[in-house]
Amino acid sequence: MATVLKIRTKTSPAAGQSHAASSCDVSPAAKLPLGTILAGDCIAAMAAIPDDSIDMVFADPPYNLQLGGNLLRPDGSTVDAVTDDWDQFASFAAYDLFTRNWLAQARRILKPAGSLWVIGSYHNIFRVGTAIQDAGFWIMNDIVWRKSNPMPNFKGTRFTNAHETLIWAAFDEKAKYTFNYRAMKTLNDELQMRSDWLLPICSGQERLKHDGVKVHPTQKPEALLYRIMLATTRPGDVVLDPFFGTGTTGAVAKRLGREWIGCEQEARYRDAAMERIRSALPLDERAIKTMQSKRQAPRVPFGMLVEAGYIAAGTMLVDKKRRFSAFVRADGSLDAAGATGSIHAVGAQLQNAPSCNGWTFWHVMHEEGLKPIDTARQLYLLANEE
Amino acid sequence: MATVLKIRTKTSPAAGQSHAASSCDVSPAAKLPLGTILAGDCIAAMAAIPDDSIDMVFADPPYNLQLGGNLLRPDGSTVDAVTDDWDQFASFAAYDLFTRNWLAQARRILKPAGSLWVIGSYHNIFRVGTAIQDAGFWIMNDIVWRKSNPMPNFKGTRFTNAHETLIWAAFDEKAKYTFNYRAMKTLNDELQMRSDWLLPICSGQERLKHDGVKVHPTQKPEALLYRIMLATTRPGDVVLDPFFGTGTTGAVAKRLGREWIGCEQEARYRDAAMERIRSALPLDERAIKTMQSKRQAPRVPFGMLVEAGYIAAGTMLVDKKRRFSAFVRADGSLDAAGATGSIHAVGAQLQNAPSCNGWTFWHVMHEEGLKPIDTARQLYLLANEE
DNA sequence: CCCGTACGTGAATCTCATG
DNA sequence: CCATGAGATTCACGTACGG
Repeated sequence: MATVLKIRTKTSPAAGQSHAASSCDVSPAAKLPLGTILAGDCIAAMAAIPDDSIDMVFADPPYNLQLGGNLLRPDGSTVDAVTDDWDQFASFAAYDLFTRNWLAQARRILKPAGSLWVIGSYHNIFRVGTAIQDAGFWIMNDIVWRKSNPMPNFKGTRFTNAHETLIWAAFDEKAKYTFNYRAMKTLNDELQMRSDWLLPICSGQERLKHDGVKVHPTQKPEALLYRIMLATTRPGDVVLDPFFGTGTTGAVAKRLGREWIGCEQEARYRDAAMERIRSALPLDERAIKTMQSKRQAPRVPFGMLVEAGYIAAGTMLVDKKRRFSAFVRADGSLDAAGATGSIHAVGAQLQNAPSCNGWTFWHVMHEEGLKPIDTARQLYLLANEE
Repeated sequence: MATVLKIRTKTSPAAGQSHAASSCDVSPAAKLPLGTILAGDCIAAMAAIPDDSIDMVFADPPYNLQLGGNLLRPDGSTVDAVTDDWDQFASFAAYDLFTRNWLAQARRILKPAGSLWVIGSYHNIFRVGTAIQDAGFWIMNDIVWRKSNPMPNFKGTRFTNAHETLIWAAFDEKAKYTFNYRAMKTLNDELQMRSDWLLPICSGQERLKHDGVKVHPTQKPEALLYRIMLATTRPGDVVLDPFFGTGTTGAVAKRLGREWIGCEQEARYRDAAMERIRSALPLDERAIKTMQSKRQAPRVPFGMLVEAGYIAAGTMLVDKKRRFSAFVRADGSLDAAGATGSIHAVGAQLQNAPSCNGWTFWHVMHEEGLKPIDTARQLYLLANEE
């Protein structure tokens, strides 16, 4: 199936070389529609781009969300869902065909040393990843964008969907791709940049609005594109985005001295993007700050200590004066005479107090005497520093 | 391709019901090889398990089939290592076939309300995820296991690969799966559990060693299985692991009062696993209890509280801001200016809201202030526990 | 001008038993 | 199959407004 859609094999570097050689005195870059947004379907638009001419393709394709009816928040308000036509596909097969088609074009126009980046969620990323591998790309990393402020799961039916996944792939297994290792290490306080990135979603001033309404439902944060381009392109490189939307890729490319090309079907997105890129100012300080990984102290829930065996389920906890006792359950809740709940809630309830710091209130019995459960938390933090 | 491997459709609950009905006086669980490790190929081993009999399948499938030098065919025979494009595609196809075969068995033995969990890395997880969707499972979440102590990338050629990905899937879109929302929220200090989990890799005392050498190359931490089982199974549920290895799944299942079945080809892993599970200590019944959601609590109609005198007919109820008031009638309905009906319906109508939880909206006036009528329900439940 | 509170909102596959 | 009604359910920010 994959081979049908694979436009060319291009396994040997020689093929790319000969093509470059054939382009006479005009450099391939001169023919590229740099700094423009191509209208229409991205597959057709990419067909106008020469082979082996793009240094990076960044793609944020439709996720094929398949949402049901309206979703209400606990306060009764309605969630503004992504129900746009461009996200609707008849079947997985239709989505796969669409994916393989645009990937085939992306592969054709990408230089042998170029990088492919795609972002998605669990709805589509597995299909996209499979197609990337089948097309012959070589996956370098999957990157997890951990959202610091995701939308909660309002109905309590699943885990909060708090991340999206990016795939970074080189042209093939042998490709000489660009990876600015030092830049990434510097950005991360002299520690190797990990595959999980903590970044806020796009909101506030950065979010494009028209009459107070967001222009695009899924605008990506500039900090995300900033890190991607800094990691895998060089100044002057050409970045193409087949799903340009409101032009985050273009704005960041301009900021970082990279060239850009976009493809976008919807005129109102194209207009907003051109306007935005024209007036692009240096990344505001907030955006840059969020990219430098804060050495934030990880929060350690009591349940994690139970899970990790620092305090076993079944342990009996007591307060300092041994007036109260409580039993630790598997989920980190406490079971005391007449009260169950968190270490804080049970402590408060037993004392008939409005609140209670369970970490210092509850103790574990040792031979040497009582130890507050907070010491277990300290031990955990020591052992699991990132 | 997917349909070929789909053993049965099992879309209608009726199919599962009729099967259960046909099992005469012997319960399906009685026929299961609980607490044992089935030797040999997992696909053949699972064939001996009855339909619709397993509550959770946890799978940690191999993902180095095309990387470890020798390429394995789905039947276990080896293919000469190859590097050109066609054979790379062939290796993906072989891996996909293997994946779809064991998934088909997993789907067959899973109860309609059961859960599937699979863990993998970027080498294989996209192919596995696609196969999961094609088999008809419904993905609930993808979970990122963030490793607090990952192996660094020594050559500085990529981002540190600091996570693995898990997929949690229900049988199909309509399935009534188990999710212990409250237990997860409690485990995470009263915040919704997110899709990114920070856990250390398996090391230290937990890591099984023989003569100082690790027994299994990819032993998973018990904390990971602990969270998975606490989230999506109940005590007494049957968990099957087709790639049992050294038995982390079995050890945690025993600890949490779940039943387990393993499949493992290698005798030395089976031996290590049995020894390990033998010495694992089960938690007592009280410790494996977790926080329950209100949905699982027995329903108490408001009228019953009126009947029992917890809230007298004739009482005046008000909302928190005292903007609305309503009069309690003998049958538990409310009578407010311009609206009569249930506590929920009247609350919604007065606020002009789509819905309203009357239990938390309406309050009774006490000397100390307002108290939500939900506290009366809690008292009633406490007094009438069985 | 500062601080506290209230309100709005983000790629979301978001209830369930009963008739 | 669908309609109905009870009733369960949210986290992190940015912005606006009032004192």
